[in-house]
Amino acid sequence: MTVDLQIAVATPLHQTFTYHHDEALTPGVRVLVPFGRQARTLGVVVSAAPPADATGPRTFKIKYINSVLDAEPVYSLVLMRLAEWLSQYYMHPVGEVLRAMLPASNKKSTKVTYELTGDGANAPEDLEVRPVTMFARKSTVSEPTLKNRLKDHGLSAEESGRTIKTWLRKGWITVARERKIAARSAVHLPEATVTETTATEATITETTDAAANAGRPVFQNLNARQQAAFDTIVTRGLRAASAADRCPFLLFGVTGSGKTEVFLHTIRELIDSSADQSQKAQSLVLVPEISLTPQMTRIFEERFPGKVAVVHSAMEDDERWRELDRVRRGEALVLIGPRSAVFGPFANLKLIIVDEEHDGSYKQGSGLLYNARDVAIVRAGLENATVVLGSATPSMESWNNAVTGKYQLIEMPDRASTKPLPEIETLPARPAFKAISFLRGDSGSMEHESPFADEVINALRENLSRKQQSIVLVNRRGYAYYLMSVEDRKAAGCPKCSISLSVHSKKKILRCHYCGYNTTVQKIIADSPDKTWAVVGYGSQKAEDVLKSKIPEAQIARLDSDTVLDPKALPEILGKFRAGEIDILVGTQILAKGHDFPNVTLIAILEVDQLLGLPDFRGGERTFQLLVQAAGRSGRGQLAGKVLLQSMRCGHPVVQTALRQDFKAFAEIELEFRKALGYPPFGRMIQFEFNGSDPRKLDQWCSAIEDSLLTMLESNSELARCVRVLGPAPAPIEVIRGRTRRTIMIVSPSRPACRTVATHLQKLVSAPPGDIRVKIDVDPQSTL
DNA sequence: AGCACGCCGACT
DNA sequence: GTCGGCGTGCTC
Repeated sequence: MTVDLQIAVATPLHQTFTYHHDEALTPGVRVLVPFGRQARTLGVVVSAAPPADATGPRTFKIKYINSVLDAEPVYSLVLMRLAEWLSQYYMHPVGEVLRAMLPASNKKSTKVTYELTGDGANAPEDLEVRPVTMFARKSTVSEPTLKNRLKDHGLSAEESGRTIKTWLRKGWITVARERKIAARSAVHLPEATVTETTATEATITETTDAAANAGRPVFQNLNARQQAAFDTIVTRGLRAASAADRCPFLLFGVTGSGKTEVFLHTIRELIDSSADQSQKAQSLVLVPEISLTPQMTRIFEERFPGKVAVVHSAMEDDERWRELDRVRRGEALVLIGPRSAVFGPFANLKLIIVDEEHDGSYKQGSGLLYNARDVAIVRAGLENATVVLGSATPSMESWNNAVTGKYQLIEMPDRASTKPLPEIETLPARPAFKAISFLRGDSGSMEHESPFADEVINALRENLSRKQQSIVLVNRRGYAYYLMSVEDRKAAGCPKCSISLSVHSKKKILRCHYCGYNTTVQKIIADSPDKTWAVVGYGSQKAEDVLKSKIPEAQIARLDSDTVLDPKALPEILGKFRAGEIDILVGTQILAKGHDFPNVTLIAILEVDQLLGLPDFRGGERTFQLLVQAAGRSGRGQLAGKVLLQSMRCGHPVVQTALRQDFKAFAEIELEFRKALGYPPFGRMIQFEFNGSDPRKLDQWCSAIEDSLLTMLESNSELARCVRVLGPAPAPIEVIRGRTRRTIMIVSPSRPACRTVATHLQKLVSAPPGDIRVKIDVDPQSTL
């Protein structure tokens, strides 16, 4: 018997493919198929093929499936339906959607690394380029890095290739190819079944450990507000008579109101009341950037020993698969993870909690641009599960849904303890623009003036003398510092991206944050002998240095995206801070999120003006969130907290409402503004980005696209009336990695109208010429 | 996206 | 000669 199947393959093409096989397969089963020039590539069974198209003879030959990878589908029926929804809604090819839903793993790639040999290290010194210098003290280097370094030494791409070959031949370097085959995850699955015994053993030891240490896990009693919230979620969510009676909950509780405890009780209730004890109900807890909030997972593990699976971004694939397999087998009843956990392989999912639902990290930034919070809502619908969105500063989207009754609002307006919220005090800031040291030749100190108001320094000193801890928040965006030439007032920029290079002062290195391009201050100076360069702006690094000189008696540490690059640094610094070994912690926004430091009583926020001033409709929302979340970090223990805000816009309504911690007042103003300008949640937005290496060809094509789009709109006056088409316009960062970017934004108060135009545009751009690529962002996070 | 085919310019 | 870079086109 031969059957035809529809197979989704990870390709940018918006279609599935027909294959022969000798037996029917369940949707969600992965297979290896010959595809184009590829002998075997990963595919997923989507359905039995529809009857042959009557529109004409087939132009292609149907091939046979190579092999079947799974006995049981890896994608449940719900996940397959979710994939279909994702593909439609986010206008992304199904094959790629399905790939994005599993942990990395099945990406096919060969990683090539070179290793320096002893002979290579001693290679003759009169060479144009010596192997040793290219390896920069390390013994191995990846192929792209090596080629880049050779390029930086003035070799063409071709010469680089040849050089590497010559070195190989002379035995100066050796090659290692690490193959990641397509079926990596397939190989893993049977293994998972084998490891099952070990997993169970681990569970047993964990349980006995917990039993020996603390006896039964302790659940705090709920206060009246928490109890009311819990009751509502249970009666109108978990025990709702039908899916129609169940709507998402928005749990709006101020910082410290004890939302987590409500979540914990709800999960316990769900587990205890599971009708079928053999297949207990499972819960999903989505958290932003989990590696940053280890205490959150610890609490869950304590309360549900052996029943919690955790995934996070710093994990190895194997580890991630192992955790997900525990969920798949029903052994783990709770999965905690960042956005990708929304695709977890649950057998019986009954509850989804989205903690800090407003958090920007729920939106995926590349590839399939989904928002896990929105996917959670859809998945809950498909699973017939309850969703609870929790936040102290809800997103305007969710808040509006609550206001209009689409979501059920649950409020927890009081802190669980009787402590008042910290007071926020504002200080007028001095103008931030302070060009500082001038560099000539290779000398040049990098002195800066203090970015701190005296009051801030004094408050920090005072707090130190009381032996209490402080946090200093520096808004990184716009504050990385850079080199500016005095003569033409232009910043030293990245050769491949239209953006200035940031200076990292310790080593006088300049780096592009978009493509990773590196150079040194010395090189820039040497390459432009006629110019005088000044270092402008300040960053968290400088703030740290200044603080160290002003308050030498304090232990000061810094935490920002640079430090966080090292996965070990974060827990270490946070641990030291919690242990009281650090007095003042300087850092970026990550410090404002979710941490619990009982001895922190002072938060100084350097400036929010940059964030507020961005040409981005979410600027106000982000600022308000930052201020309120930051304030929530202060005074969590026995001591009262205080927040100092240094800003040039103390009178701004966003700052004012944040000072009073008055979310509702803020939301009212903000929603009015959004409505007036047609921004979300009132306007739907879909953004198209086109990028290509040749700006002229790109522009030509863009205007052709624009013309056909406008023609289409002219012929449909109803659409034209309610849909705005903005662009084509240069993207805010016009060039990245040598590719010029243009955007077209489609905005409309009507979602269907927006989609109609977007779908039309998508068809128009389905076959771009040359190397032009198209990216579609549905519900973009910002207009930036 | 991958991947092969095919064309073009420097080294054994 | 031929190897490697790199543009082009196709995928059931």
